[in-house]
Amino acid sequence: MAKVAECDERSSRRRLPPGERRQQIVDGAVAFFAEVGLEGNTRDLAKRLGVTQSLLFNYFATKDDLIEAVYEQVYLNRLSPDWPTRLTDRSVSLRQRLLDFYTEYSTLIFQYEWMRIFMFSGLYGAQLNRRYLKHLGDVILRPLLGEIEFAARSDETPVMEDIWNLHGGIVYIGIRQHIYRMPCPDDPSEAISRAVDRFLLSFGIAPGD
Amino acid sequence: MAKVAECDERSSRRRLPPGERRQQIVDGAVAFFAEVGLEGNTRDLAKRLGVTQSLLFNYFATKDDLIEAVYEQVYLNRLSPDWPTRLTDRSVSLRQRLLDFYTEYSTLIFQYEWMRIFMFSGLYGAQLNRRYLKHLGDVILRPLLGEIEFAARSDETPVMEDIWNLHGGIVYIGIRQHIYRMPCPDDPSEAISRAVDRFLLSFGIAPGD
DNA sequence: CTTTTTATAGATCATTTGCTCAATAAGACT
DNA sequence: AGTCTTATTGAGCAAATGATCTATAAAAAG
Repeated sequence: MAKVAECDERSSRRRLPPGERRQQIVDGAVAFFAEVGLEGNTRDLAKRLGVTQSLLFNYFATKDDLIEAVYEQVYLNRLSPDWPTRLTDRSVSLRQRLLDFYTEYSTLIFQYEWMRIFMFSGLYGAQLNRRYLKHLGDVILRPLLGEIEFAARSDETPVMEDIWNLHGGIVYIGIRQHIYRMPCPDDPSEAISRAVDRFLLSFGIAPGD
Repeated sequence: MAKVAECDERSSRRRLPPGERRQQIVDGAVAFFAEVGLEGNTRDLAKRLGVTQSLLFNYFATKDDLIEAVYEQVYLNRLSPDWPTRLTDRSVSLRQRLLDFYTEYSTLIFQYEWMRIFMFSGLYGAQLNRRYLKHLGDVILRPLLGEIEFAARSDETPVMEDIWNLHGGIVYIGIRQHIYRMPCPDDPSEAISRAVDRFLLSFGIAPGD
């Protein structure tokens, strides 16, 4: 075998600043684990990244540490902190607030990586998953219940389980799309607005407010 | 009836008829894989069953074969064949048909093993999962759309995506309970009936019919 | 009882997989 | 240029894991 590849761009090693390389690894790991599951092996991941497997352990002491970094990357900034206030801003119609939220939220979460990492981490009982759901309930859905109670014109009073039902019906679109890989509408916004309108109507809240 | 069962559980070796042993392995595998995921290893499974690991391979040529048997066991008889006719039986009020279906269906699927094996198999793209969902859409939800169209009194016409929304909102209860392990109502029937009523109301269908 | 059958156990193989470490070379600095 | 730092590699270890094979003993048959 002749040692030819001295300056071959593709096969020669490329040094990156540690911060950059670390981020590259995390990004690749997110895509990789989302696809094959969290038990995907580090050799395949390294191959996909175009680096050696041992390099991964230069940036993460254990595979679990890497997965933890994947979790943090994926869960980061998924719940914008300004939604609680926007959802309770009664200068905007309740319907509009709900549409704004779920339009924005669905574009954020109806993504292959998020949906699948979220589901995997949920199945394996990851703490971040539980914390996220508790947070969602506390700062989004619970205030939402209050807003709907306030706006309700029918004799029916909403309970928390109703809000989870609205939320679940919408989230289920993303589950069908990315977990089950079923054919789904390209744009879920119509399905969302119809679900929101049905929900509000049942509490006597007309589209106007 | 047989007195085989009085054998000492801790005794070194217990012979079972092959059919019985096979079923015991499949049952144990369902519980085991539901808990730890489909990558759970065969040694832990054997330990839990109280048999040697090599015995598993006497009944299943490969681990994949065992998992296939797990799938079949779990997916078997989950969709009763008489629901299509019951759901379209217009001598019963539409609301009652929906309540009957989802009450029965939720007791069938809101179970730890089913929910988790279904989700794992979905994530890994199992054929049985896709076939199940297609079947569900074809023989349950599609006819349901027809029934709601027929009974609708409002100007709104339901579309398939609305039915998936109703379905998803209900199924999400089981996902919260068994995938995310969140605190959930012990009995989901009230949440279900409220969701059904909201849905019907939005199409102008009163509880009477 | 003895013999036969075969379900089961125990030892073991061949890979796979997480992880380590010394050697190497890319890029920065003089 | 030459030197130094360190990001990266390649070889390899130890444990885990799917799978194999033969010896064993439980239960049935004679």
